[in-house]
Amino acid sequence: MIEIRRREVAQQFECVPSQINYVLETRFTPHHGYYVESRRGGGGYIRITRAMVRRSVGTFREIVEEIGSRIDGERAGRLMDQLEEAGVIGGTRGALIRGALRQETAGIDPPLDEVIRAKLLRVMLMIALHDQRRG
Amino acid sequence: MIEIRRREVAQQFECVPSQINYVLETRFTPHHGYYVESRRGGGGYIRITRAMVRRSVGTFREIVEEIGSRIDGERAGRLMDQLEEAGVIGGTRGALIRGALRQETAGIDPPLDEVIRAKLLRVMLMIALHDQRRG
DNA sequence: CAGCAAAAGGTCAGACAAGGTCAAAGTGTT
DNA sequence: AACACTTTGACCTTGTCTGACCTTTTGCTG
Repeated sequence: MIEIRRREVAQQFECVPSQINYVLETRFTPHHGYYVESRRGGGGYIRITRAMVRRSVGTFREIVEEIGSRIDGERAGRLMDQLEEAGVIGGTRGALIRGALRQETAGIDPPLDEVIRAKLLRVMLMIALHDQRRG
Repeated sequence: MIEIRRREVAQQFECVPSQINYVLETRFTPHHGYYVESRRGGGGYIRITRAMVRRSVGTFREIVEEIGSRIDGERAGRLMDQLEEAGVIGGTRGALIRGALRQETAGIDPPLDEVIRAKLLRVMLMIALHDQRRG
């Protein structure tokens, strides 16, 4: 996790500050395994957090792509099957995730349920796969 | 509970006294769990009292209750502040969760955004706290 | 006691200091 | 030419800092 000053970085790369936003938007997305926060005003900053240790970035990225912007319960279940079989996710956590997906999307009408399911699955896997020991 | 002298603190931070008011107004509000009194005149002071006993780590159940069925970005941020301060969640994970909350709720109109934010926060904390317990 | 001076802290508008947005222009590829 | 990607700059929003001016409290002095 690092914090940068947009202005400073822009100076280092000899580009305009908004260029930094472009790079962040295209190269440091959740899709790529990064999350970005920022604050304006004096003393502002941009904080970039890598969701995955380098080795699992590829895995996470593939998972995110597989999930997409929406996912139905059946596909989510199969994805979890695969992850558990591959040993990426343990059985206990797998059960937690499945349970949470079911509970949190219960009673939500299509097509919204699939969008929310995708979000939930994505963030849960991100936290689960994030290796805390290096944080 | 502490008492400060506005002038002195301003000198320590090498800023103008009114700056102290700004910080108190933005960071030590009842919302943040603080209560501020002051007295003018000779021998005046500013007394800052932590109104809420720092939530003692809080079980997951209490956290879930705190979140409720919907939560706005500000309250979510303060809850994360508390969890980080209490050492329940580390800085990197905290940043990840904050980033994920922001990204995944971006562009979702009220009042749905708050409902989704609650779901996301709930499941991420669930995974994070569960993971932590196992060391 | 009345009155004034000094010693706090309070307010608020405006300057300043970040970062954000977006459309247009530039560049490279098919 | 058409398309995708990158770069730029004008303009916007948010958060912080400052200083002039105000109010309250205490102390001193006649």
